[in-house]
Formats: sequence, structure tokens, C-alpha cells
Amino acid sequence: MESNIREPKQKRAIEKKEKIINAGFNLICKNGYYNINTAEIAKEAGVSTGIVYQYFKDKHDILMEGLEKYGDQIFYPMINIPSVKITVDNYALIISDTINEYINNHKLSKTAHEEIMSMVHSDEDVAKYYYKREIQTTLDIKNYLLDNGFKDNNLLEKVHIMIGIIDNLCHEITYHNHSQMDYKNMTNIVISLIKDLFKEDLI
Amino acid sequence: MESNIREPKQKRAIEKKEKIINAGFNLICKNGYYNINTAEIAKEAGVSTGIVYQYFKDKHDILMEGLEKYGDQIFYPMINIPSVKITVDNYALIISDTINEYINNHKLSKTAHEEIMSMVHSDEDVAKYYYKREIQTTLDIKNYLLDNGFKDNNLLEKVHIMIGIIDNLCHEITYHNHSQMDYKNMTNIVISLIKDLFKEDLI
Amino acid sequence: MESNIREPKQKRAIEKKEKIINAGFNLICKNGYYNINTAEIAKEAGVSTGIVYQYFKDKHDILMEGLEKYGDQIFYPMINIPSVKITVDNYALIISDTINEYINNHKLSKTAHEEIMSMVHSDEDVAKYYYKREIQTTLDIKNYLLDNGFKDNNLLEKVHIMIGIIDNLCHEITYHNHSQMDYKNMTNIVISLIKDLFKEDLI
Amino acid sequence: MESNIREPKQKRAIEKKEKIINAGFNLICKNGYYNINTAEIAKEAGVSTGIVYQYFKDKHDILMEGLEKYGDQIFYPMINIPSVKITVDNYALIISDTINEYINNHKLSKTAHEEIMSMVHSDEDVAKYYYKREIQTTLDIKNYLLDNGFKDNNLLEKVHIMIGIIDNLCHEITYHNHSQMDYKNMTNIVISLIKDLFKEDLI
DNA sequence: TATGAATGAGTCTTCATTCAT
DNA sequence: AATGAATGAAGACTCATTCAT
Repeated sequence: MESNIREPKQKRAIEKKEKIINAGFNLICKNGYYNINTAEIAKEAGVSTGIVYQYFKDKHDILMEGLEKYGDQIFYPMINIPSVKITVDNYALIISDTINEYINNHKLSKTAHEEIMSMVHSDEDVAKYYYKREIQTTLDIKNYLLDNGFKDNNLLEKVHIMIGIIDNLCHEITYHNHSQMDYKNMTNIVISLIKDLFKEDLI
Repeated sequence: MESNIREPKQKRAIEKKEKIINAGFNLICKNGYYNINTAEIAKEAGVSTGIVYQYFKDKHDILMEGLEKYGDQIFYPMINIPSVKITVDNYALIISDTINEYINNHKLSKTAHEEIMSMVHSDEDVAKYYYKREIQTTLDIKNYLLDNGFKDNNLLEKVHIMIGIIDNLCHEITYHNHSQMDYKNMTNIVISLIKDLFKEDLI
Repeated sequence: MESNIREPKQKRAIEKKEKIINAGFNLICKNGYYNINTAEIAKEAGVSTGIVYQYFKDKHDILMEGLEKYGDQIFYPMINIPSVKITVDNYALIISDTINEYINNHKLSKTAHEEIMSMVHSDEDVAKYYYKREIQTTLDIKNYLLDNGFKDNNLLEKVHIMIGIIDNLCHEITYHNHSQMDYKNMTNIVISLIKDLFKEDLI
Repeated sequence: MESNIREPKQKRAIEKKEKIINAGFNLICKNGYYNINTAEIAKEAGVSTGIVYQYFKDKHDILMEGLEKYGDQIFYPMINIPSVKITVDNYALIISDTINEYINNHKLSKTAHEEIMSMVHSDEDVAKYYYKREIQTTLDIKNYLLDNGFKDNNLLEKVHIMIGIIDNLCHEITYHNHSQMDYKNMTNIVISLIKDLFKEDLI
């Protein structure tokens, strides 16, 4: 039989689909995809098990739609590209702000981020989504920098490296908590390093 | 009796346990923890399903023992710390060699690495193992650098940052293959950046 | 109230019920009773799923009403009793024509016939319907023959046997396609055999 | 994963598989394929639901293996080809005996026969099985007749027609019970008709 | 020690039927 | 009269773990 998945038009139906996405994605992130079942998702959403399959092809579909909806909040919150112009003077401050904001967001969606990263490594669709987002973010930042007078001297690669460095830093701060690390110093080193990275590019 | 798990003493028993670890860890890495079952593991190991539970508490235990055994080969092959002394002259070369070696190893154990990283995000025990290794590696490298005359100026943090940068680079090169990236340039940028990172530390 | 099934009186309601019967019976015959669901039937009929249960007690009821309506077209098209009088001269021709017509009809409603025969064997109601029709047809043909001057010498039994022979022949030709069979000869043998069957009855 | 269906070698395992086939096929025949579930089959067989899938690929497989095993008892018991030589003298008697035996067997496996015939019309695999048997029986009888001095004058087609006639007769007697029919006469007519069918073939 | 047959709870998914609107 | 969203029981199948031998 063909796909009978309904794309809800009516307000109530849309709300119901939302509830399922919310409950489902939330539970998946909290407990892990393989540790939650559709009955629990339905119950948490306050619906019957049957209705789930009117809105979603299968369990996996819930994950993907949740990702589509909440991906922005989980990955690369740096995407909140600053509205101010970068200058030599506010340079460090912008980076610092970005990092802080990133860390904050990271903390909020800690488990979600964990679980999704887990599935990036084991689920092709999730991976595809993730890498698509990643390159998009990289491009967005590159363009932002170009608009702010940066030279395009392997700029894409540099942005990618920068994102990686910041990501690692935030990750370290949020999760590892390696007691030996001094995160304040570490952050300063990162900021300084990023400055070095672009030292020849900001005119 | 509380625990029936046998720690094999006899040669044949040890070999059997090894076979289960090998087969199990291999299959888990190749197919994913949730996509392989104990029957298949036993079959691949050439033993009966029942015997598995004489050597391992449960399925999860196989993963952990496999990790303990093969972790070295999967994570941080940079640990192969160069035997030569770092000087200003061979500095770049050493970093470059390290990166190349890392990428090579990465490619070899690509799926294993993927799966384990997946579980780092969803399995507490795996995560604990991973982060323990990570800090150990960081310390090892820090000590190597100290032995080579580096100053301890937030050296631990810097090493951690460096590992992150290299890890990202290798990951990008091995998996993503974002077509827009020029990996040769990227590698050079990374090498140069690491030099910057330690610019005040190598005496 | 015991029964909520509405017997539609108004034209529009009657048309709606017809549409459901048509769509339902058609889909059941094409796909099999257990391989089609009420939602699909409603959709094909262009009505809502709910309304189905205003006109039909349950899914099974759709089948039975469809059978009542279309049984004539599926079973025993021989019922198209020739309008000519049987004589010794046109005897074989009439039989031959009847067979040909039967095969043609059979081919048209091949899948429908299959599915209904399937249910004859597993559904009491369908079986009851089928056998009722069968005996009716037998009687009709018997009467036709009586009107044409046949003697009533176990005529009912002979007609039943004849129907069986023709049915088998047509079935064989339409479906089995046993490659070893020569259907032209087979048909001639059947015609000749039927002649033998009634050899003492046509005055 | 590949097929893990076990072909049981050990006595106990074979017995268990037999029990599942017996229980499953029996229940399917009695209640209909779609009206019995695997749990009931397992329970009737005195095993757990899980074990069923160690011996059978799926539910359908149980049906097919049951068919393979019991097909002989359900279809064409005429296959019990008489060991005596057919002559002009014992001709009628042999036919009569065959019919009687057929009817007897038919009565024994009445519901089984019904359900299987039902599935012949709706299940490709069952149909394939059935038609394979059918042609085989036809050939066997043809050969038997050839061995008894019959001429091969469209013999295959004639045997097929004969089987059909007998099948119809037995079916009518066993199930329909059309009250109007005189089965004794009907049987005699059939015997006589079969004689006519082969009237030019027995030397 | 070792086997591999056996267990049975658990999983995703379907669908006839009902019900709020 | 009509809609189509909602229900929830039921079904086929899987698999970590146990147990009789």
C-alpha cells in the first residue's frame, strides 16, 4: 500500500503531531533510541499507539522529524552570527561571547546532543543530516567573515578548523570535566589561537 | 553464589574467551551494538551461545572487554610518541608525520571508531573508558613535550587543544569528505596553527 | 437500539452505498479479503471511513453485499441460456458456444473468481451463497432442457455433472495452463462427452 | 542476517518440529490461516513462541511444510492406483471403488481440504504446490492406464477430465448435500460417463 | 566445561471499529 | 448524515538469557 502518512492540515492535528515529535524526540534523546519504545512515546505524548503511525512512517521517522525541528537548538548555536561588525578591537570579545553562548546552549541540550552525536555515528540518515548542517554552518560563517572584510585565503578550511576548536572546548567544558584542566586559561588560549588562525586575513 | 563469571585460567579457556572478545567486538564495531546479537557473536567465535555467559556477565560486557583490549588500536594512535627529540627544525615534520600516521590508523579502524564514538555518547561505561583514555593520552604527550624541553605554560590545556585539532582534521579527511574542502591546505594550516599554539613554549 | 445499519432510502445515500460496495468488492477481489483494509475501501469509494459503518455492519458485510450484487457476473455465466431451441443439429454448436462464452467471462473476472472461490472454502456465508447460486443455475438449465424436449431422466444430476465438466475445462484453460495439455482437443472431447451424457435424453 | 533456520538433526529436535507442523497445519486447516496466530500454534504444539522461528522462516512456512507433509492425505487419494489390471470386466468396479475411497478420504480431511483449496486461490505458493501435484497425479494415472493397454489418444486430457468429474462428484457428495440430488444415481451416471470417455481407448 | 535448544517478554506495526465534532 | 481522527487490542517476529543434557 502506498504511503498513507498524513500531513496534518488542521490545527488540532498539527498540535498532535507536534506533541508526538516533542515527546518522542525528548524521550529518544533522554533514554536513547533503542531504549525507548513507541508505546512509551505515545503515552508520553498523551495519544494512542495507533495514531503515531498516522503521522509518522515509523519510529525512525519520529527521530528525523525531531531532528529537523530541534536541530537548530542542538547543533552549532554559533550560527547566531553576531550582528555587529568584526573589527580588530571587538574581535576577541566576539569570539568569547560566541563561546559562552555556545557553552550555555550546549548545557541546556546536553543529553540531546549526546544522543544525536551517538546516532550520527550509527545512523546514516542522522549522519547525513548532521553533516549537511555542519557544512552549511561553515559556509554561513565564512560568508559572515567575508562580509566583514576577511580575505578568502583558505577561509572555508580555517572556519572549519575554528568550529572544531570551539566545539572541542565547549564539549570539554560541558561534559568531560577533566579535573586537571583549567578551563579559564584554556578558553583564553583558544581565543588567542583563533586570532592566530586568522591573523593574515582580517584587513 | 553471587557471580558465576569465570576468569579463565587454563590456556584453552583463555583462548576461548579471546575468541569471543575478538568476534564480538569486531561484529559490534562493524554492525553496531544493537544490530548484532549474541547468537551471531557466538557463531562467529565458533562457540556455543551458552558458553558466552560463562565468560561474560552479559552482552554489554563483551563490548567493554573488547574496548579494554582494542582501545589502543582505535583511539589516539598519536600515542605512538616519536622517539626523536623535538627541535625547532624537525618540529613541523613531526607534527606532519603524526597526522599522517593518525589518518592511516583512522582509516583502518574507521567503522570501529565510528561505532565506539557512537556508544561514547549513549553508554556511560564506554564514555568513562573513553575519557579516561583521553586524559591519559593528553598527559603522556604533555610529559613527552616536557621531556623535550617545553615549558609548562598551560601545557596540558594546549595539548588537549592540539589533540582536538588533529582529531577534527583527521576525522574530516577520513569521513566527511566535504567536497568543498582542500585537505592539503587544511593540513598545512593545522600544522602552522599548532606551531603557533606552542610558539612560546619550545625553548 | 439493536441495529444502526441504515437502509438508505434517498437517492444520494443509495448511490453512496453503491460506491462502497463497488469499491470494496472490487478491491477485495483484486487483493484478497485479508489484504485490503477498510480505510482503503473508503478512500477508493470516495467516502469517509466512518460512513462505511452506517451502511454496513462490518467489513464482512461489504463482501456479502458485493457478492449479492456481482455474483451473476462472476459465477455461471452459462446462465445466459441460449434463446434458440436445441436440436440434434445445433446441439454441439450450442455447447461449444456456451463454453467459449464461459471462458471469455472467466477471463474477464479471473481474479474475482479466484478470490471468491477462495472464500467459499473459508467463509461460511460465502459458501452458503455460492451453493445456493449453484443449485439455482442447475435448476435453470434443467428447466431449459426440459423446455427443449429433454427427458427428465436424472436430468438434474446430469446437468450438475455437465456444469462441473465445463467448469473444470474453463478453469484449466484459464488458469493452469498445464503446458502438456492440448486444449483444443480437450474441448472437443468435452463436447463429445456431454453429448454422450445426454445421449438418451434428447428426443 | 542470513537464514538461521535450523534443519533439526537430533531426534528430539525433529520431534519438536513435527509437533509444530502438526499443531500449526491442523489449526490452520481448522480455523483458517488468518484466524490463527503463532502464539496459539506454539501453545498447541506445547512449545514457546520463540522456538517456532528456529524451525520455520515464518508463519507461512509452517503452512507450506504442513502441506508438503500432509498433501498426500488431502489431495487426490485416487493416487492409490489399483494394483489390479483393468479389464473390460472389472472396469466399472475399479472406478466405483476409486470413487468410494476418494469420498472416504475426502470426508476425513474435509476441513483441511477446504482451507487448502481456499488458499490455492489466494496464495501463490500453495497454488504452485497444488497444480504441481495435480499434473503429477494426472500423469501417474495416464501411465497406469497405458500400462493396462489403453491407447494414447489424448489420454492425458481425458484423464484430466475424468479426475475433474470424480472430484466434482466427491465434492458434491461430501459438502454440498444439495438435497435435490440423488447421489446414487449420480454416481452411476458418472461411472457410465467415464466408460464413454474411454470407450475407444481400452483395447 | 560445553552445548544449543528453549524461553517468553518485548518490539514495531496494523487495522477494524468508534466517536467527537 | 458525514467526517476522519483516534483507539487499543492483536499479530508476527526477535533476542538476551537460561537450562537440560
